[in-house]
Amino acid sequence: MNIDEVIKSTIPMDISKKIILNILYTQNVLSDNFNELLKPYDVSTEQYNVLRILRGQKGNPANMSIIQERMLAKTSNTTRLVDKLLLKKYVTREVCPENRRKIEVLITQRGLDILKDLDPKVITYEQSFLQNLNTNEIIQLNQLLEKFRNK
Amino acid sequence: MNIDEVIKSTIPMDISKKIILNILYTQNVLSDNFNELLKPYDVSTEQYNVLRILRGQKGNPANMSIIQERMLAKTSNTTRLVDKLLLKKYVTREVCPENRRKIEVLITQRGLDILKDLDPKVITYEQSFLQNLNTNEIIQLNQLLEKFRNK
DNA sequence: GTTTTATAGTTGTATATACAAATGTATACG
DNA sequence: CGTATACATTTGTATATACAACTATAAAAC
Repeated sequence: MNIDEVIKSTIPMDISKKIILNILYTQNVLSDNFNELLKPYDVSTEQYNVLRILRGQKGNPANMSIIQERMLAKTSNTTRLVDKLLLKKYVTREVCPENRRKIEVLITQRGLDILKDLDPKVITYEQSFLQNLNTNEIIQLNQLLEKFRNK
Repeated sequence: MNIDEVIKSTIPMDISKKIILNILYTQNVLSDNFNELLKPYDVSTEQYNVLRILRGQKGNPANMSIIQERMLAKTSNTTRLVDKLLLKKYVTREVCPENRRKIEVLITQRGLDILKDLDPKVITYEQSFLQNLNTNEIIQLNQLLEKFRNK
């Protein structure tokens, strides 16, 4: 579906408007697909991202600011995301003894297990979108997006 | 900023992961910029979209399903968006006399005024992203995104 | 004409986003 | 040492997203 069909537009659209809608809509499609994948596991996309960041710490605890700065949506509320993960026992959370302002968040074995379970499905998801693009086109798409952002 | 810098990634990333993060992040940048633009007007992005759809009706009322199907995020809750616009007197809302299941939503003059005020700013916003892209690149980016989605 | 089914919209609950204000702790300054 | 400032996180409030259950009305089936 092209973007005119998506929003049932009949009048011709300015190219700058079109490209923006195309990016927004493509993100929507990505998110919908990913949510579908996560649904059986009862974690949200953002919760999943936090778990992945924590796994990337390789045993070292992460505090709230570290998690925050590695997330895409910089204004997400890390406290509440970690709260939810704590309830599901996917992470632990303790006050840092050296600096009691900081919080040490660690992924649990249970958290690692669900990530491991998800890994192959996530890879399949990611690669499914590349089917119609050759290597050149992939590189180009990445470059164009970076150029676009860099207004 | 490229995507590795954004999420402070040190290890090399798979190209399929990279392209997805690039799209998600580009959408974030777009939304942040647009929210900034709308902030002085006290309407959210989704409320703005509803207003634009209503203006596009050129005087004809739109019911909830029409609004819904023209929005990008198909699962947005139109009822509540219209509620908010009603409070601000940007729209009116009446039961359709021919079919009492339907609701007729119309944009008010006040709504049209704020859109008119926003129009030039929105155009500036849209075009600001095209600065570094030539016509060919814009066409290509649109094509690549559609190809990408079409998994 | 009453029951069934489909359509249009609303409401409820949980999660996430956005942003500002508040809390608690550490560090710096006089 | 005590106060001011900076840092790390939490809490509050409003909006939006996601999805399911519910209500009301219209049309179809019998």
